[in-house]
Amino acid sequence: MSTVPWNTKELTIGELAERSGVPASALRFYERQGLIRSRRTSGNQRRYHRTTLRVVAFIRASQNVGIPLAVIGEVLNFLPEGATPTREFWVRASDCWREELNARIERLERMRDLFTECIGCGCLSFEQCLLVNPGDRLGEKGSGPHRLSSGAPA
Amino acid sequence: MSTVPWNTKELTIGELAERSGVPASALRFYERQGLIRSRRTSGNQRRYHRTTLRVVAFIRASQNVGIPLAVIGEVLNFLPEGATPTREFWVRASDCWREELNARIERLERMRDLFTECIGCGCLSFEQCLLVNPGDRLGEKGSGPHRLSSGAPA
DNA sequence: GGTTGACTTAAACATATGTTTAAGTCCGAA
DNA sequence: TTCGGACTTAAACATATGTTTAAGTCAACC
Repeated sequence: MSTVPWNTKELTIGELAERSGVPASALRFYERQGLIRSRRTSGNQRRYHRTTLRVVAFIRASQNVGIPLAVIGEVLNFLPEGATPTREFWVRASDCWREELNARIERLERMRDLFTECIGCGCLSFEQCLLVNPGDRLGEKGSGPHRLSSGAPA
Repeated sequence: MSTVPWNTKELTIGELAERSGVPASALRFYERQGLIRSRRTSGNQRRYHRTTLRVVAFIRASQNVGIPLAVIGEVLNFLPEGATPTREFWVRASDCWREELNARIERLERMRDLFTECIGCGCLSFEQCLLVNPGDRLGEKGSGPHRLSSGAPA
């Protein structure tokens, strides 16, 4: 048996890259951006806690639904310093993204209808169209997590 | 009266910028990218046909629904060399975007549901989740206008 | 203890969509 | 004819999201 129990084994960046499917270069980048953390060995190499695997998976899933890293980072920063994310945390983060996605869907629907209307009306005057000069009536994105901040932390 | 009738007057880049609300720098950029055209004076300055105003409006409206310039350019290139866009053209372009928007809306809806499910199921295993490693089942964007190319040009 | 592969950093490069800047030229009006 | 503002170009800068590269260090195995 090794000196370190399997369930507390840390991951090198190569292992984390392999197991998460995310290139090491991207992992370093996430760290620079404050999305993940690592401890350093005496030789200055990164070692990751196993839960980082899940955090990275969350980052990728969030990116895949179109959330920018900066916003993902804001949400992850609700995790206190060294805390392992709880189920409660993931559920609330997921609620955040659901709201965000719903907002985007509605926006796209409005866009689609407006565009069709704009061309379809016959006057072809996009010049006065909301789509051409959106005075932010359409562009409300809400910028950031509201749901997560208005409750007790994990 | 001037030597040039009002309805054939060309626009300088400054005038086009002013009237379209798009900075001259962006107009030059659009031209480099092949989205708009201009003739040059003997002194090498740009002069725009009045219909360019409408083309620019179309570009901005398209951008505002999230279509990348490259795709907008593909659509605009269905306009023959010096041709003024017809109503037919705008209608078909609009159909293009409507399809595109519908596809995106559906994709976002799938994403939203998947994310909720993924977290809600209790196992918290995003590692196996489609969202984390999308094998392009979710990511079908279709890349480019299909509708416009499968009909008679304007 | 030596070799080799994995790790380290900083900085340049990539893409999309432009903006800004520097240095210079043209045009219209007095 | 001259002046100032509008125009020209190329190139650098900006943002987000990384990747690549160069040069060097560490760690693990034989």
